[in-house]
Amino acid sequence: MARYEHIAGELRDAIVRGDYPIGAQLPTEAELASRFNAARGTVRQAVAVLVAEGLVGTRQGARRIVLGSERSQSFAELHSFAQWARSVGHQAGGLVLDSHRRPSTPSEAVRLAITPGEEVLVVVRLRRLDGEPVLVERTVYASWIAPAVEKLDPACESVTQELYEAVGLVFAYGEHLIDAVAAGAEDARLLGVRRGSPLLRQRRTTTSQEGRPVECSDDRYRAGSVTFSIRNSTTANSLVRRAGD
Amino acid sequence: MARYEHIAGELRDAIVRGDYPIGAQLPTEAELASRFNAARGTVRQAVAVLVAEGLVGTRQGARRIVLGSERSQSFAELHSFAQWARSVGHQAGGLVLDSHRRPSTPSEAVRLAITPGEEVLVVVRLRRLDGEPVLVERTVYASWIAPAVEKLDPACESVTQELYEAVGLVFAYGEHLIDAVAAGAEDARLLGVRRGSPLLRQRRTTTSQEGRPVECSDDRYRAGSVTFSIRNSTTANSLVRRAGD
DNA sequence: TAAAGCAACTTGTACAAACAAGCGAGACCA
DNA sequence: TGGTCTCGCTTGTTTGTACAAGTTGCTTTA
Repeated sequence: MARYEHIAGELRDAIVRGDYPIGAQLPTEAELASRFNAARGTVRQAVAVLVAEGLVGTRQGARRIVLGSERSQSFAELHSFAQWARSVGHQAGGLVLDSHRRPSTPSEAVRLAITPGEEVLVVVRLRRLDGEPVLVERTVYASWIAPAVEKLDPACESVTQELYEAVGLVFAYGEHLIDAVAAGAEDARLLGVRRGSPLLRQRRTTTSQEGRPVECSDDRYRAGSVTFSIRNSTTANSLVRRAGD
Repeated sequence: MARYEHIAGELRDAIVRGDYPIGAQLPTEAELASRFNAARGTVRQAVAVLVAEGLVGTRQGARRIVLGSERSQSFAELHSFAQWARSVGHQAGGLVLDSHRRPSTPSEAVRLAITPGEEVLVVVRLRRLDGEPVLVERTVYASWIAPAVEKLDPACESVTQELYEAVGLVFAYGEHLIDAVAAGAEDARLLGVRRGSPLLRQRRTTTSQEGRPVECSDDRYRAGSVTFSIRNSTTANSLVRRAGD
């Protein structure tokens, strides 16, 4: 592990432990540098991690302050439903309901950076959390990854992990659009809710390490089952609000 | 403007302009350093900005690649409904429907870091976008800022901006919980939708520059009116998925 | 008494240098 | 032909230094 990551970890632990309660000031860079016997630049890099996590606020001239004390998840947990579930102490399940190939629509072609009409693989999965159905996933895979996806166990828990182990594919980058929609007939039946009841929708496009789009998906969470959490500040943020659709 | 900000801007423009299309490689750090006549560290800082914005992907050993070409909004737009609306070419409106003081509930006291039972100011606002009602805001303000809030024009467009001009308050940090809920009777009436129809809910707590909680709010968007957009990667992210409530 | 200004402190920016670590392509070998 | 290895390239980490810029509290001044 890098030196700055170690220092960031120590500081994070101290914050989570309550050594630096919310609202308190963090030691100065000079203080931390001497305490960890590191250069100031290294300490700055460590603190930058906590700032990015939203645990610490910083502004020029003033001591840094603690904004939060909850450890946030890493992206791996975010992206892999199963791994996220495990990390927060829940049991994830999955089941493929449908899987077939068809030509891509124009909008899918754009999102997956393929030629319109090129064949894609469509997979519908129902995901459970502690046995309860909470999520309907409708995923469109680019054809170059389709064979590997079709070989997966229909009840496979973590698609992300299986694909990594099978072909070394890493889901590295994601773009997400989040809004609310009414449950359609199929959504309602699968999730055990009434038609028209509220669902949290997450449309995402996932890209490999090399920048190649892998999949785009329409995920619908039953209301009350899952909440997205975000921390941000006037500087540095990745959340955007958009009008309409 | 800082040197690295200038370089970041140039690169961002080049990407938006299409000089480096999605999937293309960015020049190496050495190349950029000589082109901008800057030290490598400065170039790294510039590129880090684009990486944080999700426009560029990076991994050790390989050239950086372009992931997206849309300019994302700054946090000011995120947080101030009116300013965000203006920046995307829409007209925002607001109207205070109710405003009264009452003792804080225990959970509000925790979120605002005040003593339970201490008086707070509750304001209900209906927000419009191009004349259409799209958002019901139920905001709880800590008592120390309440007088300034009560002095605001009920039809005030941007609360954030007015408070900044009036008392120099800056909304610097925010924590957000996003999920979907069914419209209650009041929500439905105000937004002109049916009871039980889906709403996108954003619960947020806002903190001043100094780390002092200012307000917490329950904002409900009419389905289809607004979408949240997020970019992230395996490294560095601020989005967390949570189970239940 | 209140405003203005100064001084110490703290974080931000920029440069330079050296080494570590991962990637990719071509060379090499079985 | 197919796998392995090596080497050059590129990004990541760390240290050190110097100065810029914002904050805060104290002092001075009107």
